[in-house]
Amino acid sequence: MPELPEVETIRRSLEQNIKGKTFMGAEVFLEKMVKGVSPLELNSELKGREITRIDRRGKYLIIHLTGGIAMVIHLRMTGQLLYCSPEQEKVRHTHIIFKLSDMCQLRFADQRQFGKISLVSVRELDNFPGLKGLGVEPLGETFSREFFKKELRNRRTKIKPLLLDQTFIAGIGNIYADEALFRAMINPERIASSLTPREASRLYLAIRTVLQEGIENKGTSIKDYVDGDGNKGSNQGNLRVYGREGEPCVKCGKEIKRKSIGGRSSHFCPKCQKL
DNA sequence: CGTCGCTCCTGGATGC
DNA sequence: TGCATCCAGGAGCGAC
Repeated sequence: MPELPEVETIRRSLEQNIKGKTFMGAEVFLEKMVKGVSPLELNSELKGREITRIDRRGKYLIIHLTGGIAMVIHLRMTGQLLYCSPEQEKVRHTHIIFKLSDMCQLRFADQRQFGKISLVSVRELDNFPGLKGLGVEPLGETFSREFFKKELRNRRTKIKPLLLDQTFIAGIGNIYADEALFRAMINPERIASSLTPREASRLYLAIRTVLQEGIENKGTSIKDYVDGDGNKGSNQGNLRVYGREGEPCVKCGKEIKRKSIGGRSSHFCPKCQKL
């Protein structure tokens, strides 16, 4: 599922492929994938606008267009954005095809249909639901060790659900949350405020490390994830706990456990990550 | 306001 | 072998 490293990898591939090109239109096959505008409006609004910049905020992609509007995209779990030549066969669950000035296409496919695409005026971007209230960028400068420690002190919730809270930190999903907690040797059920300064410090570094490594490895491809060119990432080979239930811990050899915490499956080593 | 549980959806895994 | 059921998961929503 696309989390920060996957969305960043897609952003980079889109920057290579579609930046500077002009939209010629959009063909929508599944209406509910577009939010806020009708398929007809999406088509007419996009037509003739050039792609000037592609940003990422948390797990959102923001494609800036001439004329002060932007296309905001969230891929949720199974969404894909693929840059294709027109003769390339459509993958299953292709819901929108954007036509580009170079005769190529940007295609939006999503098996589970949870993804969303919207058109927003740049003035309204900060008020856009989803973007508004998004927390700090974990790889940005404002996410400091001191900020993280201070925030944890006031939170009575379990650390794992807190890491997934996008209004706290933007971009961490289930895979990187589990990986960061393992690297920091912290049990996912620990109450956030109970973390010692040392533990908070370790977790802070672990978050930045796993996300950074995820980007370097061009994302984690477990099931569906591919970048804008259809290429898989390689970070799945870097995972220590996620999806490794029943396998031996890479540190101590004890069996990796899986448990539902806050409604999300969590993978951890019961010996290295004691409660 | 913080926290929780439910909902959307498909297909792969599991159960009988 | 075939059918039914369960489960995964991000974020928005209503409930408390």
